[in-house]
Amino acid sequence: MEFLSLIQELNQGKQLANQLRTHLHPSSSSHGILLIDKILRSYENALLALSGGAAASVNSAIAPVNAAVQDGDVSKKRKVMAKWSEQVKVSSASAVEGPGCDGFSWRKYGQKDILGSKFPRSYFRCSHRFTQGCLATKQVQKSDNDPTIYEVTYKGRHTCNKALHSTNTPQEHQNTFLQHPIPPKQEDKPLQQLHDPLCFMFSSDPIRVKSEDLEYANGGLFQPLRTPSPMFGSEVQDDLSPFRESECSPTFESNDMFGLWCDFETEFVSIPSSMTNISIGDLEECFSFDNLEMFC
DNA sequence: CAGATTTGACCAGA
DNA sequence: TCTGGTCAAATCTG
Repeated sequence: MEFLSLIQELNQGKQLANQLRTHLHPSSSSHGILLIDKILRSYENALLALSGGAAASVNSAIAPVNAAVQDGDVSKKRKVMAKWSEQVKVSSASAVEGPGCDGFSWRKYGQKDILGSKFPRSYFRCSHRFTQGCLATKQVQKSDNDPTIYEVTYKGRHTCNKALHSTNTPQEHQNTFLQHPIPPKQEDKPLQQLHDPLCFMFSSDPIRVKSEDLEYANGGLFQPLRTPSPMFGSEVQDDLSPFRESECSPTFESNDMFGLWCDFETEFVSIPSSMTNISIGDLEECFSFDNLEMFC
């Protein structure tokens, strides 16, 4: 979708939210009004972000990367393997290590001190790497600024059976679609929520996505995002799934920011909003599939 | 004892 | 040459 169309869609969404607000009966719960206000603020933030210079760099810079990924050329250079990352605030390191609540299991294969970072980076790969040739990997590193935040970078797609056939439940459906393994060893409930993409979306716990990759702000990348529509229940088309191409993941930005964020190297898309505490139903109303697809 | 983790060494890209 | 990513032997754990 073209950039201007994206802005138009956002504006339309904003207008619709405004209309919804005016249609709300005065006796409606203040919570509903509050939610709409947050939605409106989110639209405004998104429009601000998009109008802040991102437009100039859209599409051009990311094309080679996408081409490489789509060609499936992951062997020549490590760089071209699709990757995306997120930052999660957790209360224990185990929350981002090991097998996830989606059933993806991870095996640690290395740890490395990173130059300029206070904390070492841990390397994990899918436990089915050798049995099923699953090449999914992830890296986990504590944030220098906030040790309670773990930056998790995923690379590659899960091709193991778990990833391919676990679409029975909504949660697993979601995970499969995202190719976004949920970190493991959920030792406490909040963490499990944090790492469930759906929980991610609607948890009130603070979850942050890293912001330093906003390269579109300095002439970098800004890729049209393909929306994880199964988030709202549409069918997964496996290899046809747009997420398998764009490797997007739903994340939050700070306490009250909802973001959809892609990172192929640095492509980044964020949909800022203030939708924490919003239910799926609320979001379904806010973002129809048609509207969501404008990011894809 | 099998599988997971640790950790130093090695490799490849920039 | 430096640094990040991966390998693989040693070690740990259930």
